[in-house]
Amino acid sequence: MEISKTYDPSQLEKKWYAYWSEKGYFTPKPDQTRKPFTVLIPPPNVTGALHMGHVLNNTLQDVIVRYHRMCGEPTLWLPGVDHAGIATQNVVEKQLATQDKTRHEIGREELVSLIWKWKAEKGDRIIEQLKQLGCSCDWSRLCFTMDEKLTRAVKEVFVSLYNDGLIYKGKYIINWCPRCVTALANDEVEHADEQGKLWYFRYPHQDGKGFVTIATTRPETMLGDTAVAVNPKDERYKDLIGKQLILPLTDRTIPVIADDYVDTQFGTGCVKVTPAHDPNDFEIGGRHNLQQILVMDEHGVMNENAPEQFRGLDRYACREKILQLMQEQGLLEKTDSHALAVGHCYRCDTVIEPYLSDQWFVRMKPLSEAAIQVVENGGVRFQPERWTKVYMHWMNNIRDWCISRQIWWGHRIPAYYCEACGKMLVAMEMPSSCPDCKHTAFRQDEDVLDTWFSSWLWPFSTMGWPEETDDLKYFLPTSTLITAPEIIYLWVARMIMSTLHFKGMIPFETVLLHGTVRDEQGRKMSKSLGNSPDPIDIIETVGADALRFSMVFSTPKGADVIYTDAILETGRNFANKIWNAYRFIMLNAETIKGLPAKEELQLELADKWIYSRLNEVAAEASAHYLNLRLNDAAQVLFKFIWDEFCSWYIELSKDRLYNVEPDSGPAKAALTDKYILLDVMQSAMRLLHPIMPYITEELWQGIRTHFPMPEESVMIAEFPIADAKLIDQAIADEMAFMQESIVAVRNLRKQVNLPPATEISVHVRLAEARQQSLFNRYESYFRKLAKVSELKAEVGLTKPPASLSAVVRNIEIFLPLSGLIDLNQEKERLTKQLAKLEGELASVQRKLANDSFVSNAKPEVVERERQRLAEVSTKVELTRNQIADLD
RNA sequence: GGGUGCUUAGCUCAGUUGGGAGAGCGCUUGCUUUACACGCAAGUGGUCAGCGGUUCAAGUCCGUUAGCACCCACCA
Repeated sequence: MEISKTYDPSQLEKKWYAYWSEKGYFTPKPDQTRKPFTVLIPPPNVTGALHMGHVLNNTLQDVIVRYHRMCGEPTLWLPGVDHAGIATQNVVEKQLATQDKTRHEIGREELVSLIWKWKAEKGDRIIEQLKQLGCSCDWSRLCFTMDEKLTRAVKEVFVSLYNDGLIYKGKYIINWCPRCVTALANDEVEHADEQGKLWYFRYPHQDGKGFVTIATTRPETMLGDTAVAVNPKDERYKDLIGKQLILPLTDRTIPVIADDYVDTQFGTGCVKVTPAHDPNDFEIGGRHNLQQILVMDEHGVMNENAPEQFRGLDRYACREKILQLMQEQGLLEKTDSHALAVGHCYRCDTVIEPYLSDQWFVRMKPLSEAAIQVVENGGVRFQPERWTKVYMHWMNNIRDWCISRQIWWGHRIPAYYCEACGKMLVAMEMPSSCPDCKHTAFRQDEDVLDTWFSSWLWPFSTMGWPEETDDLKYFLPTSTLITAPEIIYLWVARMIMSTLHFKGMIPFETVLLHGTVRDEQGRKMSKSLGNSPDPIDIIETVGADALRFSMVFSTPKGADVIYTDAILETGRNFANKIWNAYRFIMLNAETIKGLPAKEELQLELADKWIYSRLNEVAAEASAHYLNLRLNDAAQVLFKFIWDEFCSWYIELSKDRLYNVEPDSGPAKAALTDKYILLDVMQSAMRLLHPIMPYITEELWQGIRTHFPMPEESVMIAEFPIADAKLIDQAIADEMAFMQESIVAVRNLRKQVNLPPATEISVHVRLAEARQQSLFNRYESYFRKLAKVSELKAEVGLTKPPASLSAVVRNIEIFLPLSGLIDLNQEKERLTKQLAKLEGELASVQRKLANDSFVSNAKPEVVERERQRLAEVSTKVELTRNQIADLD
């Protein structure tokens, strides 16, 4: 059998994914006697291509899903894709633009059908990429937010909330993107600090006596001013209130009004009021019954309500013209620079315009109360816990949610207007006749719903709600939601509200929030910066397992991941290490025929030790997976496999494996060794499978040809359960003693740069008789791992002349090396060591001499210090003697 | 303007009820040792941001200062 020297994932990943898929392992088998484990995928955008953020998010999900599946729980990872309203429409509109067409030219129906066509052709890319990553989603349940099933849920929810008075239509100032020509929710607006300007304008008194100076950052909106406001407490302007001002560049006059909102400290203390173009002014306007004059159209172009000379000008062109005219008329008093946070469209980065329009809203306050409670009483827990505060802050200050969007791709609002009398009806289907005028023609509301209006129903819409399906009954509430903190408001909080309202239960028990993937300079990885490697390239070169392991291994809890090539190497090297351990085991398993029964094994120290460690590690890994401390799970397994299994156990096993007599058949010891190598390796593959599914399956299947196991795949094999009986501290301590001694010998060899191949003899002065048998029995460990040809270990042994020496616990190790030793150098080394030990000794002595320590500290802590004192004193004494011997 | 988090080895970061400072990468030295140079072995490296407090004991708890990051917010 040929096994290549380096691990090559390219073929085997596809092979095993297909195998799992054929076997149907991804689809859970509900068992009413067991609690299921369910994870909802944060649905990627249909336009999405896998990026490093997806890799992190979905790897974490797959790890916990695979762990729970191996624990025998009916496990469902429910996948889906989001229709991503604006983003998707933009993609297709861009394609249209290359043909010099706009959506308005081809019309709504045509555009929507083009988008569906695009979706059919390109929309499953991200799904295929998730499969490459190894995600074990139940693809038979794959959802799309625009599916018939989910669309029905959306309509049902809309109608129900409307009937309950929780959805209303109103004229409000909203965030408007003039490029996308749509309203945006607050969360879809990104603020960026910019150095802007503050212009001071003079508005003349109608009576011709002087003027009032106001400050503005958006001069173009002055054309829609309907008042100037001052603070009623402001002594400077008391007399102004009620006076009329001439609004420059227009033929209008506007009143001076008094409103508490005005900050007397800012600007001049006088504020221009533009109710149709500013949210605060809208509020002021409401209080004072001011006229709302909309001077821009939906593209940010000045409209017919602006004076003629400005009509048709873009908002910024208009601004320039106004500044120029005001300057010419001596009405521009001064210009200051001014830092302000300007809102930008999260999709196209265009500057947002606060804009007065008809929109649909959800009243959130009534929905938020139960959602606050359920987090307060621990029904839903955030991990790390600190995000709870963020959630609470938002929920306690929640505002109504603008859910209408003026685009075409999405769920169309189920509101219908009678063509005859204009009566509005909200219903699942278009009404057949108007209840008021009996007319039969209706037109549907043109707007579609915010994309989040479908994803906030995710926990139950994906399971078939409003039907009472088996899935709903069994899998809801789900177990763990894994997502990024950025969407706590947009998605997580809203799912909690909707699920409580419509199902009367929590959507999930735990929310695990992970960080962002950043580059070496700490910048968020993004397409526009070009700093994000393509995960598919990585998967194709080093494999999904290496990528997954690297991500998990270097993921601090809840903090950001700094992605570098070095991180990726950790995973790649580890995969290669495992591969080669396997290669070694398989080559020997071929040579050594037969496999003993478990009862026939002749276990020695190293064997008992590796089983002891294996069981400890199984317990630790299990706890880490369960507590979502996945980086700890990765760390523990990495250390066990690399340091303990490969560096110590496998190295020790060689002595027994190579001691095979060709004619007389394998020795008992070799058979025992073969058994344990196979057994520990297959267990390790189970432990690691959640993180590295492909390589573990490949190797586990290979091992199975020599070591029969009941399951047919590691993916559905039982996760190892720690056997407490096999965890043996005495064995662990003996092995540690041997390891420390071997390291000491290696260290001494290094002092004089002995070539690795040179064999030497080592003398050990033991302190206790019971150490004798240990060193006699396991002399071979020294032979193999420290190239020791002769080990002489006795109590009271005489120090050989001209030897290097070291202290391990209470024994002394000597390397007789006459002629090779530089006495001064050796003395210097030992003296340095002694200084270190003496420092340690002094600190322990100080502690124990302190009465308050002895009386206040826990007894076991005091006891540990006493033992330490004894150990360190011995070492100090022995080292002192060794130095004295050199003279 | 509010809020949250971070500051530990050269770099990126762990450190779970307070009790002998850790990992990966890097660096130094020596190795083609029949699983692996994507490797082996032995090492170097840290007043745990500063200051103050609680405690027998503080990287860990409290206060404070400084620097950094992110989130939220309508200051014209």
